[in-house]
Amino acid sequence: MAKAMQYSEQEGGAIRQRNEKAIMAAAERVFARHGYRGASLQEIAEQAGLPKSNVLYYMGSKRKLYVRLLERMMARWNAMLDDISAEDDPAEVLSAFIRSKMQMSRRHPEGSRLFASEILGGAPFLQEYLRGELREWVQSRAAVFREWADRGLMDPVDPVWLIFLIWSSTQHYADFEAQVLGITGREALGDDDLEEITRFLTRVVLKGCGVRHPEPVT
Amino acid sequence: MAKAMQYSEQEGGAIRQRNEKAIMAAAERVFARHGYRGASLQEIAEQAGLPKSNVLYYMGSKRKLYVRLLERMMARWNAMLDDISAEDDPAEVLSAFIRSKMQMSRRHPEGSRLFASEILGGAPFLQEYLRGELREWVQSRAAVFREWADRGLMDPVDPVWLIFLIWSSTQHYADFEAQVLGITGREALGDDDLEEITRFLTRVVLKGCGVRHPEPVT
DNA sequence: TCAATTCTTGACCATGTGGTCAGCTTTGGC
DNA sequence: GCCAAAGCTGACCACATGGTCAAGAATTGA
Repeated sequence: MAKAMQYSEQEGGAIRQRNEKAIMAAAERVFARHGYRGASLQEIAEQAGLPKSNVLYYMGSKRKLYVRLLERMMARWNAMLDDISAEDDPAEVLSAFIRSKMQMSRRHPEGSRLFASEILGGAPFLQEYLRGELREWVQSRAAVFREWADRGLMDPVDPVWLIFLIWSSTQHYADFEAQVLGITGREALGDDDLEEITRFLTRVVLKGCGVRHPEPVT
Repeated sequence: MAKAMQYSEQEGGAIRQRNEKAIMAAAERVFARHGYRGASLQEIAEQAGLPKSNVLYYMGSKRKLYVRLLERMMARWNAMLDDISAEDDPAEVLSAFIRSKMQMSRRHPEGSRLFASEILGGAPFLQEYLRGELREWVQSRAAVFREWADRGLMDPVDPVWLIFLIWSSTQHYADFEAQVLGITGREALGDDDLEEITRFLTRVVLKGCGVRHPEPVT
């Protein structure tokens, strides 16, 4: 069995692929909206257009489904976190950082909210990731930021707070979308809005940290 | 009955006051952690040290309890949102804004997370507040910011995005506390940490918007 | 064609849910 | 001391939950 289907865990049959995709998409929405406990397999199954038993057939359990969603999101996250070095241009790096984080909120709002919900609940499934991989990533970036500050390329601000500032202000447009829409009176945020916000954030953060930006911005 | 206890809705007896306080505190924690659906009256009752029936005796229903918590949080919020005018000093107003928002994250982390959870879930109970009161508050502030920009007291940045920037970056330290602690390796954020972050945010935001701050900051 | 595998799903189960209620005890003003 | 109001709570209800399972349907490769 394992031999005949040795690649099943990587791609699986066409049917499996299609159904798992539908389940994952539906589950991401429902978990994001109601949290781990508040989400029900019944609702996920309905949104995926399948009977509940079928969801369990593919995913095994609610917990496994949830963990798989988190892992997919962390993989997206990791794909975004490319490496930098002290030789790079601070303005370019920070701009790219803000822009890619903003695109993550744009392209995967449900995933962003799922992540937020997990953290809000005390990160029971992500403790390890936060204290391990992500922490090291932050500290390596922080070291580079400090070197830039030493060279006078930017103000000597605390790099960790700076990273949190960028994360929070970009994540906001996914997590607090309901608030943003309610207050601005919009029905949805368009690409042009996101572009405008990206420029605003880039401008304020770069200027706020004493970095000169690479190209003139409004 | 109504006559004998005419003040009951405002303060109630000593017993009622004590028990309601315990229930509200426990409920705020549980709702914040698990969301509206994910929270259970059983768990709330246990954390309040009362039988479940007693919680329902005081609060009527899960929904009423939740709404009451949200209203309390909105009242705190409103108490913080004092008025400003175009004659005020931009640096002072923005500094105070950041500081008070930060203190809200500090003093009422569970309330902040409850609010975040509600918004994350699409703000089913707060639509009205967002599209009404809060929206007007934002727009009145925005008008003042614009006038400051016209007078050259700050850069002509979009005031609404600026308000969201301040909200998100301060709210972050309540909502994403688990992430902040995991990454920084701390057990908890102390008053000194919060003071440092407040100064960092004030510095970056004021400088980023071209406002001169009222007092020298590290 | 045919058998092995994968897929599908309704019935079912133990447990937990929000909520009701009746009957009890305690409290507080007179 | 009295008694009405307030407080208390275990038993109970209908329903939803995550999960199991067996039996059949569809698909697949040789």
